[in-house]
Amino acid sequence: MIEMRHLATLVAIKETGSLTRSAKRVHLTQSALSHQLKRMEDYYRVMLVDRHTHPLVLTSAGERLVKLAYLIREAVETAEREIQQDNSKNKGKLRIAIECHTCFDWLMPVMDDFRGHWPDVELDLVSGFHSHPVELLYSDRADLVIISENTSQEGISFSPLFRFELLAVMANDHPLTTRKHLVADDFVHETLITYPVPVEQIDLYRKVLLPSGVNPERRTAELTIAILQLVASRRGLAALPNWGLTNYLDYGYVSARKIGHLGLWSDLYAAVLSSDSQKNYVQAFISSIQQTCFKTLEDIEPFDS
Amino acid sequence: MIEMRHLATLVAIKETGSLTRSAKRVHLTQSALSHQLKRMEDYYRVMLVDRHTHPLVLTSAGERLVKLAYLIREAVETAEREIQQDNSKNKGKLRIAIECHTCFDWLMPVMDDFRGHWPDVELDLVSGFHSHPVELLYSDRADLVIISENTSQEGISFSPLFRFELLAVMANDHPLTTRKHLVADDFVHETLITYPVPVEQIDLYRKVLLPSGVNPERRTAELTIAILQLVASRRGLAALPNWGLTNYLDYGYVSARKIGHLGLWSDLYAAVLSSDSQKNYVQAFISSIQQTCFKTLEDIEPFDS
DNA sequence: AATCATTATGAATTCTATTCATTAAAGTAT
DNA sequence: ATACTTTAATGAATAGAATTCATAATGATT
Repeated sequence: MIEMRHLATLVAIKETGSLTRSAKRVHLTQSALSHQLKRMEDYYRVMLVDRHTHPLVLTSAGERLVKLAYLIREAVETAEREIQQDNSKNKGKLRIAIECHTCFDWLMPVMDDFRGHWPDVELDLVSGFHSHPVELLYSDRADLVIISENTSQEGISFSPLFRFELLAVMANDHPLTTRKHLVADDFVHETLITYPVPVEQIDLYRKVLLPSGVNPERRTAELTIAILQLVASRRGLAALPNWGLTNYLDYGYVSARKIGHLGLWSDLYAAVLSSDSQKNYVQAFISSIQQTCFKTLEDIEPFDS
Repeated sequence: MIEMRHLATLVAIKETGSLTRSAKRVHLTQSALSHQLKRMEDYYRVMLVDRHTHPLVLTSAGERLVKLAYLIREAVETAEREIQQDNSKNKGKLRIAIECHTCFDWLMPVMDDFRGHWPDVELDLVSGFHSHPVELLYSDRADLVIISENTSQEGISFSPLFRFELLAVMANDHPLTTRKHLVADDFVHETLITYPVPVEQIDLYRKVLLPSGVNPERRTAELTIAILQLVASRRGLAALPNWGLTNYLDYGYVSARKIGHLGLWSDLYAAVLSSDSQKNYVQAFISSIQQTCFKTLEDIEPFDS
């Protein structure tokens, strides 16, 4: 009999195109998934993934099962929501604060989806950006904040969301495009275009430039497209998440390079008061983030706290 | 995470109203189901079945999950059928022969359902009744026969379907209604109303009357309703499956008694040529019988060969 | 050709579901 | 009421299957 976990594995394989990456996502080893897949294929006597391609692609049978998996996941979630209904545990408010501008890109669809499923939860976005967003939880001005540093504080519960790579973006004819990857010194004589937030909240400063004592000129813009326009017209460099960039890179609008030879990676957490962490709509919101992000954003990775 | 097997358990509990009976149906012990149920309830922090009633009834949360279970079962079966499609393994013919008249009552709905799902399988009913129905398989005049004796012959594969109780049916004012159960001798001066088939194919004769040397007068009728009419108008007794009787008994049209103090039980098997037993539409047909019978017929029981 | 990355495989292990052996509880009958 | 029967619950022991580990095979990349 096929089980939920098998379907989850197939979904991961489809979304990551690799057993190794899938394994991380479902918190098992690559070997486990290989065995699982083999068992499924033996059971159905049908190939489910084509191993001769990179990334792995599902056969039509595999695709059919993934379709089934999505359908079942939806149905299960709906049913599970409904059986909690009498408990009136799904009434409440969820004020969300974010630290990084780019998060808007995926947060909006998540919120829209969530609103449909949890009509009795008042969803709000806390406006403005805050130097110590966790403070918003203590002072009861927000119920959930998306942050990129796990400072593991008293009474706060952190849930890992995903990890993504920040790429240095530059005009196509920029001299630095000859490099394979950039290092701190490469930024000395450049202008950095960032969102209008304190430097401590910008990973590139916090993890690369400030430790090396490099402090390039800075210019700010509110919107991602605005930043990209400035970059394209040679006003400077920017550091942006790879998943927000793929379209622009594919069309050759700008170029991107790794920052450091391992790349500059950023972890995203959802932080809530520990007293809220068991509320079912809070957990639903967090898993909703993961689900839609892993499904729609390319090349993001799961991680453990 | 909830798994398919948990949903199957809930379906069984709903359909049987008891953990003990459910356990037989899913081929586990009562203890296993009790643990399973507890785990599910702990997981959801919601009661799923009301233990204070007999038969067990599901709470609204339990019912919701059973609804989910049916939906998922459908979806899984559809998907599994579709992924086999390229294999052209689902083309073929299935000529069905039956030994007992009453089987018609449940076979028709099963066939209708099956026809919808396996359009490329030619379904036929082999007409007439045959003293050695397995011969029909050897001589290629039928592909699947429903029989009540497992003679375990060479090259034939038997699949247990279900077990049901045969009750003696009599007019409401019949003197034998005073008995708790009937024994062979009670039939001596009675007229038996049966389907028009050889006595060797009638369980009451084969298992009770012939062994005791009792041979009452016999009268035949083609249809179950006709038999019941004769019984109601005091023309004799009949032995019929309990599940075909519940309606008539509830309305007080006739009375029924056990045959022997343990009751007279009959086992039903599906027999196919071993060479056909792995064909997916054959397996689908057999599991379709079980599914609809367990869902719609009351008080039938699973059994193992 | 050599190296790097990914998947496959068989044996060992771990972990969880199930069974076993009882107890507790509920329902029937005396 | 009381015994008797049936059914469910429980905790410990067990069995079995899924996962990991260690390594080989395969395929991609330089």
